[in-house]
Amino acid sequence: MSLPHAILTALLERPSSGLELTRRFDRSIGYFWSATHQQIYRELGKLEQGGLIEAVPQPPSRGQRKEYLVLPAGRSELTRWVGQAQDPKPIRDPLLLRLRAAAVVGTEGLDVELQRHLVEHRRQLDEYLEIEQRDFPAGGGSGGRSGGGDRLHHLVLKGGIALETFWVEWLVEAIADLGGERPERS
Amino acid sequence: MSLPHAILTALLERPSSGLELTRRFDRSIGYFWSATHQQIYRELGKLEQGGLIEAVPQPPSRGQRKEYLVLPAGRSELTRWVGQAQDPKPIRDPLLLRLRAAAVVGTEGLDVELQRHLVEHRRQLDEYLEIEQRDFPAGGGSGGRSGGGDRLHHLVLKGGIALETFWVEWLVEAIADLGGERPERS
DNA sequence: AAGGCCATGTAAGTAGTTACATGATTGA
DNA sequence: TCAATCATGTAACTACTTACATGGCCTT
Repeated sequence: MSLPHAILTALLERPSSGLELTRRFDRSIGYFWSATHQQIYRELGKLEQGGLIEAVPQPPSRGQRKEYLVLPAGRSELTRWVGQAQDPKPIRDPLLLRLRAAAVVGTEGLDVELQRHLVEHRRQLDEYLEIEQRDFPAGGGSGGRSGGGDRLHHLVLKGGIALETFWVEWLVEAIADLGGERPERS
Repeated sequence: MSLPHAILTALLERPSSGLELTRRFDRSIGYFWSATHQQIYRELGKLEQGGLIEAVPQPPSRGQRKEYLVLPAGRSELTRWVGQAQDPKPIRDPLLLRLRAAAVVGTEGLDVELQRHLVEHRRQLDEYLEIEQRDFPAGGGSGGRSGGGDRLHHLVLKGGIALETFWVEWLVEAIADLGGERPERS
């Protein structure tokens, strides 16, 4: 049950309408928890019904913009969730699975896929690095200046950077390994 | 649609019954694609109906063991899937999300959670390292001896090791960072 | 008044999770 | 024959995805 809490977080950072939230889920929050507009609208409905958020009073008609803000109940629910015990989710990755399958049925077409993934992960890594340079310039230590919020944001970003770095390095090794295998067969 | 292909891979490695598959999904394959027995039985039914696998002839009654093996159609479907274009899944991690939420509502209870996750990831990392020592002793190069299958298996395992290493390192940094924040508030 | 875009939604389908049900076999 | 365990399944629910529908507003 992460989506409602992702939305609460986003709305606390800034009250928004559904469409604005959707856009913010295409970057920022969405970097580690993606969601489509359908999910978001549905969830906004549930959260409002549950009394965790509230639409700012406006004539609510169909094609009309609706802005939401978080109620105290929503904030305390989010606080509770942050400290709640949750087991780490096991890895669930189709690409690793495909390599395992390739060990049985052969690697045909796989090298192209690895290349594609490598390009994409490099792109994402660059994007993160740019954000880091923009939002957290120089200060490797982030040494105590500016509130804890920034420090946490940087920590999350560094998580993303390290993850993409892992993928890039692993893919480079995998591609080399796969390429080095061909000679056996020719 | 990864589960059917995970099952096909497992069945090609060794024909099995539903329960045996379930056990194998608790380790091995399950390290990067987990599944419960309910999912597995349902999917076995679909795969059989689709003509991708077949139950070895036995009087099929309810509590009776049923062994499956992969048909040619199943093997070629798996081959197709290995080379198929699939975009990398974006990161989707509740823990990173919780840090982001903590930047807004405070870090109460979070340090305990980070410790718990650290313990769990260290345990998983150790498990992987033991498997590596057992199945791929010494030969860092895995230099051409024994088929490509082993090489691919090792590659997948090294992926798991690198991922768990990432988590351990990131969590250590996060815990240190969070700890260093307290003084501001006392 | 027509087309494009902003904004909110509904509907249907797939995948995964949780709880429970049922039959077969074996050993005390 | 009772309990435990092996083995296969059903049912109900939640989360996510894909495709489509509807209304309002602005420009030409």
